Amino acid sequence: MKPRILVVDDEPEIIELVEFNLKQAGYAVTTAADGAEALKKVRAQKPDLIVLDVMLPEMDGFEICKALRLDAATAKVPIIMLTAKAAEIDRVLGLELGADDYLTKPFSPRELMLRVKKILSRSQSEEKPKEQLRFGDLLIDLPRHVVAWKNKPIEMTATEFKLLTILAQRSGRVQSRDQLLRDVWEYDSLIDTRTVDTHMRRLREKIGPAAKHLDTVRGVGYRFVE
Amino acid sequence: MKPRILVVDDEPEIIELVEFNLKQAGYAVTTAADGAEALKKVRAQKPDLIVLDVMLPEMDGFEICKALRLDAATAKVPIIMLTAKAAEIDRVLGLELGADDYLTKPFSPRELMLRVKKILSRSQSEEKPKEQLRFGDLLIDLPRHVVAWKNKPIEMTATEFKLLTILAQRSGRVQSRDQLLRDVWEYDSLIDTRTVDTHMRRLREKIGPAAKHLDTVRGVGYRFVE
DNA sequence: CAATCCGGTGACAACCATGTGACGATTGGG
DNA sequence: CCCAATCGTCACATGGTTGTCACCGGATTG
Repeated sequence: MKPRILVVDDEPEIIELVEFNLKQAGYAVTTAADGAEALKKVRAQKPDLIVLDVMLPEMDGFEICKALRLDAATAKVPIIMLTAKAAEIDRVLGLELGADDYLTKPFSPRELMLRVKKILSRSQSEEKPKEQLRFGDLLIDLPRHVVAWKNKPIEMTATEFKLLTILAQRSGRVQSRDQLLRDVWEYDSLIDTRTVDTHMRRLREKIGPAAKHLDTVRGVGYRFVE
Repeated sequence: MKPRILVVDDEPEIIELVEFNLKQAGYAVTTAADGAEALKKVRAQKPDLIVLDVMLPEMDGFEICKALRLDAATAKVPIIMLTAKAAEIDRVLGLELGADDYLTKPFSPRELMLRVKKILSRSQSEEKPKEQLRFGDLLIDLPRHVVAWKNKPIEMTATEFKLLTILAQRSGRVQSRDQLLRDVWEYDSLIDTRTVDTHMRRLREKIGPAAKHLDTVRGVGYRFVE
């Protein structure tokens, strides 16, 4: 199930930018232009995360934040604040408001996506993902950032490691090049999909015999087979 | 049985927010507004954890902490300190006071909840963190704040010591620069991540041959290897 | 069977991450 | 009040990493 994200801002351009990027990344996005609408939608849709601009007409971000925190049904929803002034940071993160993170405008979509991902993974990780993946003689150790074949470590770059990990975690399921671009490269969709091929090649080269786990599904994408 | 938590602060808003969040999380919460009241309630209710503001009228947090530690009946209750100044941290965590953790204001409720959870799980499972770490000829003594190579002490600054300690305690696991910033520099995310590199360099210089334990994982972070 | 599509491959230039030395700013002690 | 220590930042060098492209052979399609 896609995580739901509510974006609250009164500037259409910002809404558009943020919404576009979030949807690209596979989130379900709804938007609100003012405080009243925001509160209503929060209660109706129970989003997993709220991106909240501080500067809003009538009820500002601070008030919305406070209101959300005081209602048991919404008190725990993580909030990322958008603020124009660095000076407001203390207030934002402070006890008074209790936002979970913040961004000062102007911000890059890249930064926002990183925070979103961080916050969501934090709150959703009730069940934590496996730390080690083992497929026969192939071992992938995530926290140690090590891949080994028959107990012999295989050197690889950060990108290759990530690519292999993503595929292995979804073992059996075919991943399209676009999917892989989104998950490994995180949103820089400016990148050519053929780049994935090149990385697959380099990955196969490095892991040698373990390359048998990496399947090409012609016309669709790649797949990790056990 | 719900864990009992005593919150000591003189600011009603802070009390309100902290109490609200803790109750949300399923703890039994009582509050106190000054030192005398706090001491009385500690003895009466034997809480499992105390959240204690440093800034209080009359008897401040430091004194309360000291008083609690001097009474055998209350000496072992874990304490989380709330402090406005980062400069007070050393005193708070030091032998003089022996708080179990601290937060600098402003902080997010989420942050507080994480610490509370951590402390409680630690004290309930009786599991103490190691006081000494040994890796071959390298010795790290936490309470004495000493690092030695082949029994010869190595001088280093507080930051370097903390950096080394954090890495060594998570030996094998790669720590990203951001992770290290959070854990070594504590929520001062204003700091450039490249600063970590500089400290790693100085640390490597000082520990000389032991630097072989410090791995760079390109594109990811640093790692301590045994 | 020919035209087309698709993925593998090698080369390469741009980029990026890291190590390193230096420089102010700050702090705490003498 | 000054000095030394420590810290965060910066600029620079360098070598690894990355994205792209052109080309090729095999698969697919009609």
